[in-house]
Amino acid sequence: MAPLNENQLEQKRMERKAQIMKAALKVFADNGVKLTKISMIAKEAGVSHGLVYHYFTSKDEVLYESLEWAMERNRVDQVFHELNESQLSPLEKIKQFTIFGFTQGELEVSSDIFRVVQHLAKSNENDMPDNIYDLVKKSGQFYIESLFPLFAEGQKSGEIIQGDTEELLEIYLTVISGIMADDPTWWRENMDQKVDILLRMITAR
Amino acid sequence: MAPLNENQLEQKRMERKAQIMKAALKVFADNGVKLTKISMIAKEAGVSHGLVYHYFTSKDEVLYESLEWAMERNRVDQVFHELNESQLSPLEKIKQFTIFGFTQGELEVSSDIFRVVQHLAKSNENDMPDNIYDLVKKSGQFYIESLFPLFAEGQKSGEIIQGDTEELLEIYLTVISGIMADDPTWWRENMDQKVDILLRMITAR
Amino acid sequence: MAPLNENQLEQKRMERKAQIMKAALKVFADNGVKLTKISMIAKEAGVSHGLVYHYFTSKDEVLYESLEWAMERNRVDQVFHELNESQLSPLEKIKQFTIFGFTQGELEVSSDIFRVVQHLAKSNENDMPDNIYDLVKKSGQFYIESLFPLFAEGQKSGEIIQGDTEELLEIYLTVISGIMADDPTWWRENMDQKVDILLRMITAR
Amino acid sequence: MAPLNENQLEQKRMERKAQIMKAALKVFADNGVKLTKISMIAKEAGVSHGLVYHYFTSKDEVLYESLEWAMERNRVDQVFHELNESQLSPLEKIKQFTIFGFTQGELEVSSDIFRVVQHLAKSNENDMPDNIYDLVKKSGQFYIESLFPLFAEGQKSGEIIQGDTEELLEIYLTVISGIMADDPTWWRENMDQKVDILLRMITAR
DNA sequence: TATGAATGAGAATTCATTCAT
DNA sequence: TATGAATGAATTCTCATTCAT
Repeated sequence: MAPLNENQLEQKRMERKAQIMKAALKVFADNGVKLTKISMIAKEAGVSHGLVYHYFTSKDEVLYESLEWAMERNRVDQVFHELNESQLSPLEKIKQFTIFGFTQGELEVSSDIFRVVQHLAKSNENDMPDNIYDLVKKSGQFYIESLFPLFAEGQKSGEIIQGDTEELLEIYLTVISGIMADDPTWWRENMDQKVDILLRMITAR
Repeated sequence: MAPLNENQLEQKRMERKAQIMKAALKVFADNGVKLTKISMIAKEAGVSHGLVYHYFTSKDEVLYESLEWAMERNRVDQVFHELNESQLSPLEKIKQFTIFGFTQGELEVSSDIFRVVQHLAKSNENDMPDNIYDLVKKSGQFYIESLFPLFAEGQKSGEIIQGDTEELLEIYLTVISGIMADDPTWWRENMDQKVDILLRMITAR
Repeated sequence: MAPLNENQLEQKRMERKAQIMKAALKVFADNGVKLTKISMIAKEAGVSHGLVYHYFTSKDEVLYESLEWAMERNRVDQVFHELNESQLSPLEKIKQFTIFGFTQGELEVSSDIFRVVQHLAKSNENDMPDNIYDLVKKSGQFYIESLFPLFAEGQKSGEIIQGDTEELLEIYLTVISGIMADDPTWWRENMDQKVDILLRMITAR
Repeated sequence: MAPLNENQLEQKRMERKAQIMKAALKVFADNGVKLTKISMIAKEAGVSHGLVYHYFTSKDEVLYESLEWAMERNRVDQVFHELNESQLSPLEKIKQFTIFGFTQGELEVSSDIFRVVQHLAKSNENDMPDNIYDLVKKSGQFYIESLFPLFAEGQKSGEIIQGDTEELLEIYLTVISGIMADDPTWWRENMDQKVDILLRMITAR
């Protein structure tokens, strides 16, 4: 066989990396960062642990690159953008966003990201490299900044209960985060009804 | 000098053990069981790691004894009993129970128990000694059995929304658990209002 | 470079394992099981202690596998078989067997096995995993069952002194075992004469 | 009660020490020096481990003092002296001495000494304090010097087989030592017959 | 004198990381 | 690129020794 050309090689390389990153995200999400061993990632990806170090220089880098890569593909920002363009009410937008969070997207990493970030947010920031800490912080920031206007608008329109908007948002995010840390599989059954119940917390009657 | 007499010795011994168990519960609650190192417990308790092994034979036993000890003092069952004796409505009882869960009791271990059990419930049961697994299971069972009648009654009286009682309870417990896994300190500020918001999930309007 | 193929790899792996097992046997034989530290085995084998755990899951397994492996190669049973086929007198057979026990075979583990088993036989069986206990028991059984007929036959032919055969065998084995526990190097000089002296114990005159 | 006077105090002190030393010897003999834990000695003596350190400054000192103390009381030298005074034949003297070695004397430490010395002789001399090493060496020397004349005399009288006297003695002592390392209880049953069998090794026919 | 609490050095084992093939 | 061998730092647990009472 003729050797692959540069492009083909690069593409093959990226596929391999993606394969590992996807596996890493799942294992990180399921077990938490600290309890995830390189061997677990390698096994999930179906490669040797040595290969992981061929593509990444350390466990921290696996984590960082995997998160960054997944966030790029995940395009929560795009989802937000589309939701905002739509004619839905604020509360309905929040619901759609929540459902999106639980859903496994086409690349099946959507909720994994959220869960990994959750694990990280709960752990001691001193145990974390700066770049990862930044990613986590930025991610949290992003959700707050994106959701805050929806909450505010909903309160204005009377759809959402009154009170300190920031605190309300914080409660809502804590609840969602806590649930995510759990096994999200269960939440995917009858997701619509379950999310409706969650939203009752903030829905004005 | 003559050694202390039996009683003095036994009392001192129990105080030391309690000191370690209290520290252990806090560290287990904050970090999860697997990530808690004996050195962390020793440091929190202000003793050497060797002393921990003077009072307990293994990390697992520290965990088991600490949980058992805390559960005994905690007397959730008693709280439930008193609540049930009271004239409060089912929903109000659930609220009081929830508040109790977040509260640090006089011995300051109340919510730690809940959190440790949460960590354990999320981890693989195969990594757990039988006696600890039993404790966790019994604890979960207890909450379900105690709360189920309140939910059912509340639905009957129209105070709580209709629907599959078991599923409703499950959602409620998952949410509470998820929150607990988080830093519960935050929840203690304005706890009453926050719990009110949580309860809106199940409150009929 | 491409990784080694299956066969090459497997062979290298087995060589390494053998290297460690041989070292382990020697150190176990010299120091007894409990007093043997993994670091001593690693040092004797010229590898890091980590590598020992790459090939074996625990110290107990090093012991078990090493013994099993050595017993397989040692083929005492085969020696017995050949001796029995021969035209030698019972006493002569016992002598040859005794010499074989002291001898370092081609793989140089023969007497180490005996010595390790001796150490184990003397230690508390409760401190021993079942599979190791079985190995030790089976080994002891084997010697008794193989030698008993020779002793009986020798007594019948008048070559061996009269008396309780079982007790005689027990004395003989205790003596041999006790010697083995000692440094067997010394016994290898003038072995023939020394064994002759030992055999005088049971030789009829 | 009136306080004890100096002498009584000193006597009580010595009794306590003796109690511990006797226990120590037994445990050292049964388990070997390295595997004997202070707690085992304390338990055997029925005192707390702290008390052991009240009378001795270290484990090594317990060993050294216990051996020295036992050797003094044991008076093997006296036994030898008495045997030599007697009219017995050399071989018979060797037999009596051997029996004495197996026997538990009135203070029940006789064979324990021998066994502890055996354990020590087998272990690495670098792990041993000088004074203990000297004790062991002196002890070995003593047996050799005391028995050599008996062997030589026996060979001269034709009672003992010919050959290098030193080597013969060495074989004999190795065998006895090896047996001692084992459980000597078994040897005490029918001791006379068993020792007769042992002696056949060196008996001329 | 006597007890047991307390400490810390050392040993088994795990796992991130590097290296030879 | 790919594998798994090899290393050593970190963690649990044991035990000699010291100390307070």
